[in-house]
Amino acid sequence: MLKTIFRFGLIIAALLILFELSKASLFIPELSSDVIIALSGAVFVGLGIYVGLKLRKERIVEVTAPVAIDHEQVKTLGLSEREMEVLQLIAEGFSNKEVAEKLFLSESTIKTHVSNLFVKLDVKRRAQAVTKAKALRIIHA
Amino acid sequence: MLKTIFRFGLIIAALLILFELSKASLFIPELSSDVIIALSGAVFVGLGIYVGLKLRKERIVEVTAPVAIDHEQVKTLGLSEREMEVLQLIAEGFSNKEVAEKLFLSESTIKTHVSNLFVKLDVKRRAQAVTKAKALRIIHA
DNA sequence: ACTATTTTGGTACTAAAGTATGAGTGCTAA
DNA sequence: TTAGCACTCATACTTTAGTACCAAAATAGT
Repeated sequence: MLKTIFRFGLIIAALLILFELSKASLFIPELSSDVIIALSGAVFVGLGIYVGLKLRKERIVEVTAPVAIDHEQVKTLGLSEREMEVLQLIAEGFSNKEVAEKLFLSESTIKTHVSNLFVKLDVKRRAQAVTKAKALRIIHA
Repeated sequence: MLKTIFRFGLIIAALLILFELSKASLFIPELSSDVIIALSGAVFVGLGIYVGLKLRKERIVEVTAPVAIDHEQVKTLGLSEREMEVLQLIAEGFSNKEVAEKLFLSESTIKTHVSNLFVKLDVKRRAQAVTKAKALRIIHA
């Protein structure tokens, strides 16, 4: 979020600078208004393309190989055994209720585990947790 | 491809029109040069962002394609282009709302796509869809 | 030009998922 | 023995997800 604010701040700053430059240019008699508008238009388009491409970057995904589980990573994140079990089942697409049944626990307990997992993995949703867990190689592909 | 050419044609046409409009505006005394430049700048930035986002689609394939997507599988399942886009974003852990924002669509539309995806993939939940889609190699790991 | 499909969007629900908070149990290391 | 941690479960919400049904556009293909 801060990053986004920073970027937009930069963009606004750039806009202001260009704006001032354009104004100044208007008083240089050698340049016709045509040229000025064309130039500023080109610059603004470039700026827009830059912004558009920046927006793209957030979509790039890490690709992971189907390899062994990184137990170091698990330790570092402080994931408990139960949490790992729950995470694995969630990654297989089971609902909280189904996970609860498989592990002979109440749905409440699963929700607690899942919430704790989200904090430790720094995610907001289970699908995100699954993707991150696979990227970190803490569950089977 | 024709679509792309057509769109870029439109963009160029729009640029020319705006260009002419901007020139004409210079001779309307009510509008200060400040306003004109600001407006045209904003419009050009918008155009640039549009172009940038269009470029994005082609690029992301290059960046995230180390694991080949099984296009045969995609055809067999009858998944449309839009559905694939939505599926990919869901696999990255985004909520329906977030996907809607990224694709400039309403959440309703995303829900429709997601529901259709579930039928085609024969799953009940998004996490399950993600796991199955990865297993079938129809999205990037 | 005319279909078939895709894409988009809406309303109205129901069902899951997720958050916040509290609390009891049991195990273990200081 | 007690402080800390893992595990369990509950209540009470709020928020997303998902289903069902419908319908208007935009596109693609013939």
